[in-house]
Amino acid sequence: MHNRSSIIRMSHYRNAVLRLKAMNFVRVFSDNLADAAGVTAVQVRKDFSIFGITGSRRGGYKVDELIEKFNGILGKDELQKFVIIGVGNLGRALLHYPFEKHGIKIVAGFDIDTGKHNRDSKVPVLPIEDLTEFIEREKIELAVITTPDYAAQKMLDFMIPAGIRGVLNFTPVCLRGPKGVVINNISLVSELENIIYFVNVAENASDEE
Amino acid sequence: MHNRSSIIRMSHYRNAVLRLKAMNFVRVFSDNLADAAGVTAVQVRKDFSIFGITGSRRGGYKVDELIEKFNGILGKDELQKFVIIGVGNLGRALLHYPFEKHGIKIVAGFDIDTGKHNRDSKVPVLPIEDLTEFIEREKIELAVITTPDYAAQKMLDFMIPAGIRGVLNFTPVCLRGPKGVVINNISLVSELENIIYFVNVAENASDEE
DNA sequence: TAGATTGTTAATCGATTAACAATC
DNA sequence: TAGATTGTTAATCGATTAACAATC
Repeated sequence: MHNRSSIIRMSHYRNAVLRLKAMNFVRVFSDNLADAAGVTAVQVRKDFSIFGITGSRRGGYKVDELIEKFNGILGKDELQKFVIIGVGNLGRALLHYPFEKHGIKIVAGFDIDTGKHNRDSKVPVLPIEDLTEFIEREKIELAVITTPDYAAQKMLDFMIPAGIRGVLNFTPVCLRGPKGVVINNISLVSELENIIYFVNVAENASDEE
Repeated sequence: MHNRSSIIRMSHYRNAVLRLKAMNFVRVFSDNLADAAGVTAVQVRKDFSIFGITGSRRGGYKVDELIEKFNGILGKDELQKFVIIGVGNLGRALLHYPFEKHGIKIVAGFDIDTGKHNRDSKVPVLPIEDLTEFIEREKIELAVITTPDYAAQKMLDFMIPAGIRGVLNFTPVCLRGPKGVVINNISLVSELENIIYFVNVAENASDEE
């Protein structure tokens, strides 16, 4: 019901509405959001119904009300602070990715490599030894793991007692955590392999015409 | 049947088997792969059945045969070449991400910013003006889009006539392309919002205990 | 043979879509 | 009122799970 896909769609709807607001839209229809999010209008209304978002028949949805609702659902009521574990190519990119306008702040990166440490950077990069204390002091509950694969599970096990409760894992290993800890995996290689597979399928399908 | 999720699982199975091979496993059971990929053994066997992968009753699956099969499905028979459109923080990270061992090669990055151009780098960064010619000459069919959101659709429309047939889109806008062109979207913001949502749900659920 | 594992068919579950009533 | 749009209930579709037969 409130599954991963529906939350991802909510996020897309929010994004679309923000852009429409920037274009001075006051109301939007399910059709508009469907177009912007690449789904059907029925899907939009069904999603809204599940999350208790109502509009007015004939008049669509008020942009400002929608944004309010989305913000509530997606946790924009308070700043969401993340740490990044492993400051390699990908970790460094995420350290500087513009998440601020979405109410998300990367507060620090952590790495074992002393060459990467930098306390004075806008987003500091700190030694792993400081991680527990930092998480507890700053009350961080969210983390992104961009370490090499062999280090990922160890780092997760280390962070959870300190208070981490949600993790986005970019390593290709499937991480395990206790119940109550949210762990999502994105594997860049798998994503590329997915594209490759469906391009090949499309190719072979057209061969048969 | 052969949907996105099943291909992502195939990719995870392949990854798991490669690690088991490195540990000198000769045979694996559906249970082993299930553990490594975080799914059930029945799911593994069902997936295999759909993709025509068979083992031997009582004896599991031969590691080398599995790898062969996975390689066929996931397009490892030939080197898969990608270009990266937009060399910002994320694009640059992907330019140097170690995809080679998976039979995937990032052959070039493209950007409008002349300050980013570098023909002599290991993975060259070239001006957008060179894109069409490059794609046609090198027969590139795959691309990753890491431009700012406002540029993404324009770049896609520009690339498709040149021969691009599969795209991984990291911008938060939902891209459109003609039938036959595969477009997958990953939004980093949505992924983080997903974690945030489920951490909040878990929190509220435990409040009610 | 007994035990373990695969592989398939049927049942269940959940998500999407269709149909349509409500109402602005 | 007529037309357009929302919102809900029912139907469909597809994916996962259960049950179990096959067999090594």
